[in-house]
Amino acid sequence: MGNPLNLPFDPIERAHENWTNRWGASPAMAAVTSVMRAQQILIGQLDATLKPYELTFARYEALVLLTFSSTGALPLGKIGERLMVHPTSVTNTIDRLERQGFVRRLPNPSDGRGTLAEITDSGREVVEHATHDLLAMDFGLDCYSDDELWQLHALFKNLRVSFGDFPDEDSSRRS
Amino acid sequence: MGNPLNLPFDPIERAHENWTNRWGASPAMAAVTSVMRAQQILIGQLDATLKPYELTFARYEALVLLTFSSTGALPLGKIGERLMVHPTSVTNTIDRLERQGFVRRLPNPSDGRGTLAEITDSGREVVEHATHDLLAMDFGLDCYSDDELWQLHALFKNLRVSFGDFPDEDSSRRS
DNA sequence: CAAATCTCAGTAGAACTGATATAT
DNA sequence: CATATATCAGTTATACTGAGATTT
Repeated sequence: MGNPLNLPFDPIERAHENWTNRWGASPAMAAVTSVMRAQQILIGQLDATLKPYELTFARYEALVLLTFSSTGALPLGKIGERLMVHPTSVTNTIDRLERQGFVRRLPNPSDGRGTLAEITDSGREVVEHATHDLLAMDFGLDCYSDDELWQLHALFKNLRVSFGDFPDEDSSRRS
Repeated sequence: MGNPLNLPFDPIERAHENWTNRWGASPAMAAVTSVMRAQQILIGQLDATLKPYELTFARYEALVLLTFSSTGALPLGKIGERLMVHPTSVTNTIDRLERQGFVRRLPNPSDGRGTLAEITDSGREVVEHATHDLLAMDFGLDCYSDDELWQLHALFKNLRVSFGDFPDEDSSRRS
């Protein structure tokens, strides 16, 4: 549902009232439902913005990651790790980008098992345009102050650490 | 990727550093990526908890909504509205629940075009068990204080209002 | 040989488009 | 007739499992 619901009331608030009557108040239930809807809204906005370039946010992120690399190329495994997606999904994403001419596959010179995805000139070009458009719509988050954005970031960092994505003592200095 | 990444660093922090070097700081970019990962973690935890009952979180929400109705039955359209999902997805969800014996379809007595989904005894039973388990794992949000959960809720309410889900002056008193 | 890297085939759930039957 | 409700067929993007080929 990429469109506003346009309801006369807040469906999540309503659900939470009913919930409270039946099982007692659960702020976690209200919060988790909010996260789900927020993600749905945001991915809809992002994908709509990227549609003219025939990119999804997932494919856009892969291209951006490649532009961050000094050689413009990375092993598929490393891409999956950084983008937090399953190995078979990386294969799929790179397949699609390759068909679109935004990346090409190369054998990994330093590991015979591996494959590199290398961004093409056309890929670099589309990233610049897409990034411009995403910045212009503030990634769908233009209703927030910078302070609120950092609150969100900090709150979810807590979740990601607790889940085990990375250690607490933030070590942002290693490869 | 339903599993912890277990990386030595925070991939989102890393991406944000690279991003800042190239296009300037964008708290929105960092925040949106955090939301995506958080949703991914949470839906993975919720679905894993519900797996023994052969439910997904989406199907669980539909069942819960039906238990909130006084008659245990609602038109499919209303279900979609409350759960914020597309009409064809409701058809699909109810198909699945019907095959599982958790709901049955009835013609809507007050509208010949419509169909009601009615929860069965077996559906009510599975909701109680599933709810117990979800409460026990705190909907995947056990790393938060109640205060933080309300912060999350409030922050995303802002997004949902801005997007146009419902009006600002919260009117939680109408049908 | 065990482990790592990537691919392939197949499955699943969810979101969507566009068309249709039916009733209001 | 235009609108609303639900369904159906088909497409897409994503995530996953399990199996393999290849190389370390």
